[in-house]
Amino acid sequence: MTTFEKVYEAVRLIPRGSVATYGQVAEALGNRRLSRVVGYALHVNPEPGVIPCHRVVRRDGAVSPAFAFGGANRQVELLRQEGVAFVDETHVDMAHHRVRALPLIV
DNA sequence: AACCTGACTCGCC
DNA sequence: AGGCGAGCCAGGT
Repeated sequence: MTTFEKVYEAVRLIPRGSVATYGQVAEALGNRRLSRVVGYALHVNPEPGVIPCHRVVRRDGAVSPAFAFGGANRQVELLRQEGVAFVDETHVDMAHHRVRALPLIV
């Protein structure tokens, strides 16, 4: 399984109504330094409808400025539909919606 | 085939 | 406390 496939696998496991940071996804792959690669993986192959990439945000809760589904605005909208709260227009309330732990992808 | 870059993050000045 | 460089992978030039 390639690194990218692992990324998609991990992101798919993020429960509805929760968000994970790039770093958390990277940890699920066994190497937290892959955080940058995680972002790139989602960038090039979002697999629309299958991978909930809108549930992946930065460590500080900020949504991606380069979100591919119609802007960061669209990402915020999708999250709100799942019941995710925001501290401001672009920052997710990490204290309440960040996943506690992500399973390790082998 | 080597080099550059990109939805990131953390540790050291 | 804020800025800078390093580490990781894949694809395009």
